Amino acid sequence: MDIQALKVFQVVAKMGSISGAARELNYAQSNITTKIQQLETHLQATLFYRHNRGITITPKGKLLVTYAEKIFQLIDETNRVMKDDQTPKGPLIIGSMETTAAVRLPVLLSKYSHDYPKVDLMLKTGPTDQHLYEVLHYEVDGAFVSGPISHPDIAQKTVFEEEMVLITDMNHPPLSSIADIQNRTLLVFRSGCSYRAKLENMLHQEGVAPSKIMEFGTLDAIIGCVAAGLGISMLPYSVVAQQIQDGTLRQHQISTSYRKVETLFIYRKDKYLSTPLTKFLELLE
DNA sequence: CTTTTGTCCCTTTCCTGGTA
DNA sequence: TACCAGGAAAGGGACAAAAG
Repeated sequence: MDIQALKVFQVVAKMGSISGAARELNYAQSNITTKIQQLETHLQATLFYRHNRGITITPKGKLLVTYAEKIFQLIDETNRVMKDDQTPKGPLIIGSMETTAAVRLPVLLSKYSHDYPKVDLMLKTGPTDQHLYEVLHYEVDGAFVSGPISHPDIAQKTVFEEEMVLITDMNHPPLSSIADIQNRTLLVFRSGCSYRAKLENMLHQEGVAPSKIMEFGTLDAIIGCVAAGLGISMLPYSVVAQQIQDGTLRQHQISTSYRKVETLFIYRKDKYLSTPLTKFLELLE
């Protein structure tokens, strides 16, 4: 199979257009058409439906997209393995929940950068769902996510255990039961955040329906708005310990069955463990 | 309502340049 | 000389908007 044609196919599938792929690759559009035709002939399969307003990928085309992703990942991995001389260097992209990045990682990343200065360490923050997707699609080398995670292609190790607390402003009276949350506004991260999912699950299990949910993009915004009395939220104790000690937030215990949450480091089982990633895993031990 | 015009996107054909 | 990759140009089919 022609690797170049496969690359062209991948771009056409991504752009959803032959002319778009031609612009993207700086090729004449006719060449893209020819490459796709050659690939279709070689594979004896129709990869795109052509119509007057463009193209639509076929089920076989969608299947080829997943194989192309694996093939190019393998090629990329081969290049890196051949170049890997066991000295930690090159890129290392790590995903992390914002809460973990804010409290747990600074010391860890600082030590790693100090020990392995030739590694180009990059941190991406986002929700657990997003990081799971990125790890599975080889977009990041590994990620800190909230457990539990169950996926046949994912390897994981528990790195932290967080104690979750409900937080309110200081004027809020102590919560005698979870039902006291009824009619309060919940301040949460956008959809895909596992802490949010756990909070919503807990409330659902307890039969409590919050009156309103407000979504935020940053941790600071949630903490600030809770402190200002806008609503209530649930976060790891480690994240809000300072504010609780300073007297800007009030913590409320939750039942033991919901209190403990594990933070996991996940990576693809089948991915070659580069020297930078191996050293990172050693540091987590 | 019908026709015309412009636009979009893909295919086909022909040509050029590089290489074995 | 043959083959291949890639570019340019022409053209076809369909749709949307403008014009009559």
